[in-house]
Amino acid sequence: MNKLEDEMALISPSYSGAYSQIAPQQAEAKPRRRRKRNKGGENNLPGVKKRKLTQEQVDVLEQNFGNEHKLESEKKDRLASELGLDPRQVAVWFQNRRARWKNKKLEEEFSKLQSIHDAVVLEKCQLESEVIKLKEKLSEAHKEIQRLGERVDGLSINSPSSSLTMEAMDAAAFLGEFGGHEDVFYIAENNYNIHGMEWINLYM
DNA sequence: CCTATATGCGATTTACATCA
DNA sequence: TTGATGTAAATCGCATATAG
Repeated sequence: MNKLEDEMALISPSYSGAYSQIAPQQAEAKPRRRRKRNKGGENNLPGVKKRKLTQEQVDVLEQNFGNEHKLESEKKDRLASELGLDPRQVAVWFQNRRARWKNKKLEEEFSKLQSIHDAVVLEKCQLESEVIKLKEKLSEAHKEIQRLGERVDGLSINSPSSSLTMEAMDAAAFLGEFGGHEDVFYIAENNYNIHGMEWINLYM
């Protein structure tokens, strides 16, 4: 038999309209009262069970939802009579559909943010490993400068080695690449004070 | 303002389908 | 067959808007 007729048998409880007027918001603990099932109440025929909407009904509702997520009462009544449903069912369907849509959007947004987060974490790791490599390079440069400085100190005043001087200058120039790096300047200046200024003055 | 009514939303319950 | 679980439909309580 026609499924739609079966659906017609579903009498949904019409809204009682008993919207008790709004008690002022209870400040803290507001226990949600347990609801008792409205079994065979005045608006509920006994034995009438909840039925899923037919695929055709859902298709039409989906189509309408795609156009407009809100439901004006005119459209609600039109859909209800077109589908053989209680207008309240149409309203409830739209309400639940909006909730599902919102959930889906939130999930999409969450997964977008998650992938952005993952990419940022990866980039952070890469940058950190680059920092480690550069620090190692810097440390090598410091050692090299120190080594060259000691060699210069060891030379006699009348036999300046121009190639050695150039080496030291190169190393210093390398450090220059790290301009603005405070601890680099600090160490470099120390080297100057301890070794550099002396040997530079010697040959100027 | 006050009241009634309609509607929306979040949270929850209920009925039903499906699967192990 | 049955219990666990997922999901759509329905309900409830509250907020807000609007009309009279």
